[in-house]
Amino acid sequence: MLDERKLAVLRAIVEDYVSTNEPVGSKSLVDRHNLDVSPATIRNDMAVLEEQGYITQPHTSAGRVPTDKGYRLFVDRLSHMKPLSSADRRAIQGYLAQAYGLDDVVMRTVRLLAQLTRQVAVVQYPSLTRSVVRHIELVRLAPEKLLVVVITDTGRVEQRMVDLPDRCEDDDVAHLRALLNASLDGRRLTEAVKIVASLTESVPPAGRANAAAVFSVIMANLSERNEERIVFGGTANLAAPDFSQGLRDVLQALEEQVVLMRVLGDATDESLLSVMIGRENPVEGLRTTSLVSSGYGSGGETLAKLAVLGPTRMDYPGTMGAVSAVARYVGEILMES
Amino acid sequence: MLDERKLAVLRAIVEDYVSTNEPVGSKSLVDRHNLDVSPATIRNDMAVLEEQGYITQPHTSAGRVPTDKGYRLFVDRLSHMKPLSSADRRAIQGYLAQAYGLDDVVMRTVRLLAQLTRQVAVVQYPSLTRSVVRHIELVRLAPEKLLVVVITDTGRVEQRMVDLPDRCEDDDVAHLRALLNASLDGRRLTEAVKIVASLTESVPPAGRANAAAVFSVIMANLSERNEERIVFGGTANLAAPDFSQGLRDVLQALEEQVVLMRVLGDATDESLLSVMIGRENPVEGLRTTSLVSSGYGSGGETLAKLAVLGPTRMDYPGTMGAVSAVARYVGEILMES
DNA sequence: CTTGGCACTCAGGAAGCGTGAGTGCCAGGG
DNA sequence: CCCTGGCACTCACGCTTCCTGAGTGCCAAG
Repeated sequence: MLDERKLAVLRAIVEDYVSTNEPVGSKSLVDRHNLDVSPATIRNDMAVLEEQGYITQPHTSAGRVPTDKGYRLFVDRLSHMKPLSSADRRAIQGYLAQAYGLDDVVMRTVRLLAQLTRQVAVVQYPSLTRSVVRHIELVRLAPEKLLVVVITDTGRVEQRMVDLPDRCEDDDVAHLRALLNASLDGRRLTEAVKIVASLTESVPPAGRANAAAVFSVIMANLSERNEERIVFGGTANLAAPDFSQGLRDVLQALEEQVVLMRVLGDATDESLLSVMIGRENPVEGLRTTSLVSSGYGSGGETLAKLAVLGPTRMDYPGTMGAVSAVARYVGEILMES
Repeated sequence: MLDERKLAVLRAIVEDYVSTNEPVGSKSLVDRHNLDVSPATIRNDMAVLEEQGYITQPHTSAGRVPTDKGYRLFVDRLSHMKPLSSADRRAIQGYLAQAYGLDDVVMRTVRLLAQLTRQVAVVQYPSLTRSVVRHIELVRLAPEKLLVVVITDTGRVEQRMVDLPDRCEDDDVAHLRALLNASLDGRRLTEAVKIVASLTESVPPAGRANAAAVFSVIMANLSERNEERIVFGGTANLAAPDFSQGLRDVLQALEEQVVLMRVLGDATDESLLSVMIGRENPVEGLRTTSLVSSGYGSGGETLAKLAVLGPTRMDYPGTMGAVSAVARYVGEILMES
């Protein structure tokens, strides 16, 4: 269907268009790449490519621009991920290694991705559902008020206030704390939720009301998947003069956690690098953007995803290289801590 | 210098320009406001106002536009804060009351401000230096690894990993925890830092190396003022067609925590509502924007600041009303928890 | 299948024009 | 002294027109 040269032409068009942001014509193509044929030949090829929907012209008598379909073919078959320079790699590792605490890791990751790709970076906090309870702490703030803190192995700390039905003493709290830690330590959160549910019975009747309150908060806290936060940064890169239109939509989409979740969720699952181009995107406001995403995690398990969002006219090989490298290093950092 | 009517004219110009985003001329002024004089008279007044630097014309034969100085006068002497509708108030209270945990309060505050004002909202986390230690928790993750969690009365939870020089047992950790809580509970963070510094002596020599490591982390953690995070939202409102230029700078400034800190810091101190207009702004990229900020806190103490950022052409009375109301309610919520 | 030649298209910039909102100034009236 | 109507002037903006050049599709010959 598409012979070797036509593919080469498509690749060249994508590359040129990405770097110049201007429709590319047959003449400039033969000039910049050394296809040793004449412009006329290229024109014929381009006609075919257009007929098949890989490229299009913004208006008659302008050069060609890749379509979403064209980018798709480019990404799938015509390009390879461009690995980062070793200087970049070292910089990444160094920068991430300085992080303390999960929040900081996530923040640094966002910055890193945004700077590296000069685009918008999106990072999802490691999923709670797969992580393991490290410790549960109860702090008595007032006779009828407790602070519940759940610490997981990914370094995530969840906190929540509880108003108790009855007054309680430090002793009661200590008992409850001991019970909780004995039962939950080392359990997956998914398991932990079930265990907590069945725990009320082991509490002496006197403290049951209070215990129940605490338990329900813990359960709510742990099972709430939507508590999976998403952080983004690098929005200044959106102001790049190209796609100033639709900008509002993009910003809006970014601020809607729910929408972002959906997009990341749709990105083909798990650890593999995935690219979503233009209209492939499920969200209306992101139809003019592409999303390069990857899962990340420690030790084989995918904890969450991170991604880079940019115009469809994007340096795919470079972005893919950056995303994949950062994902790997973040995984390593999380493993250590 | 400026008689009553000239001031009225300035006020009218600001109001009209804010609502229409177009230079306002003498005729439309007399039409829309019932100044009972002729356009010619207004023109004379405008000439004076212009000479004094309160207004300016974008080009000859266009209407007038307020200058930063004009807005300043407007804010200081010609306008009053516009209180929110009681429906809005209830909505705010309701929305904030649902929050659990500090993170959630801050996030909700940002959304609230952004929606209410249709502009960019900026909220600073409550300052650590003024808050009080509620509890310190040590969790032994591995023989040579501890997680240190500091909980403050404002609900803030700070966490940090420590690598210990020597192995340790659960008992050691328990002792250390008891010591820390006994010494620090209820202390201001500023005091706490000093206390920790003098604490090494009270540890038996065997555990001193480990204790020192933990202490130093705690001190670093508590005294690092720069750890005061700032969160923002509502950037989609920046896409409002007016000041699309300079947008890049604004976004960039927003993402630089340091810059934001500086701006908020410069905003005249403490709890009072403060307005910073255009070029009064210390940061280059924000020279075309105004910042309406207010301190907030619980019980008389100012813990941090929150603000709204928008074009200089902004509805000052409305924005000021929203900022001040939100600041108050956030304070109340923090007090309760 | 490739190539040079040729006629055709059309976006985008430059130039010209008209219009109307807005101005500054002035002389007369309260 | 301040206000007012009148008047001439200015100039951004929107409109059309024109031109140019990059780029195209098609064709006939190699």
